Amino acid sequence: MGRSPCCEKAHTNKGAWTKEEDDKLIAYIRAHGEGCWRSLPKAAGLLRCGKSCRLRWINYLRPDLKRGNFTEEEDEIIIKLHSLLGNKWSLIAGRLPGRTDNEIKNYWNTHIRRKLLNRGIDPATHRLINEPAQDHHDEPTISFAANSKEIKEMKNNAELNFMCNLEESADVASSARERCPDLNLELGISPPSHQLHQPEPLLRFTGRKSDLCLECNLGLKNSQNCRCSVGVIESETSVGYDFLGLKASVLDYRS
DNA sequence: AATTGAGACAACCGCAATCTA
DNA sequence: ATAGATTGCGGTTGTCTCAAT
Repeated sequence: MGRSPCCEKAHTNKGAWTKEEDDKLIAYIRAHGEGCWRSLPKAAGLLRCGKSCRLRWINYLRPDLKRGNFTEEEDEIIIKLHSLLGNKWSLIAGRLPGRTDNEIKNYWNTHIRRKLLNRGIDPATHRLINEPAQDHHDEPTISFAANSKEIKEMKNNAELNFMCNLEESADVASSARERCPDLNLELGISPPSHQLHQPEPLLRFTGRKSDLCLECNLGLKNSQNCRCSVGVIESETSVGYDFLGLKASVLDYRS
């Protein structure tokens, strides 16, 4: 006995969405909100599978979507996050407001992969293509597959971090603290707090006073040259540009 | 003008995770 | 505790556009 289908396939449309279908979906979600995707098609008068409606809304119709070309900064953020998270497109998308996981996945496959290959970097491993495979047995390894509970925790914290980071205003740190006073944001995918320094009034990763700015957190900028590192003792700044402090470690998210 | 191939992106599919009765 | 329902995710495919020939 197999799994029951998510919808009655015989009576559902497939393929590209029409303007009328889009309008119906938008009107329904505006009136009733998101959710309950299984019953939505019938309620909205659509001959579509609930999954199809959800996908269409999330990837195309949602009003907060940015659309348009990716910026250089977004490219670099995606590359850095991919080196950390692997093909966790939804988590990566969580760090890029207005972008969807599907959009980022497509963009990765069509643009960034080629971009990295042109730089001589293997997009799968983020290592130089000619770099010989190393034996990392003796190096500390962060394995994302080590423990499903830990993975879930990291994922949740990454999402919580994001929830407190979405604000694009300069006061995101204080507002995040106000809205999420009880959150322990140190456990997210941010660099370890002991490596973090004075804040820059830009986008912030965790909202903690001692953090790097987002650009330094992602390794897009050398924190030694950034105002966020002012007043930091020498031994700490030495790890500033080490993305997530993993210079000595292998980030193994696939094993 | 017709053909073809590559690039870009929307959409589908199957599975896993999560929820709920 | 458990089974079925539902949702979310990532891989893959289908289709459209456009430039090269």
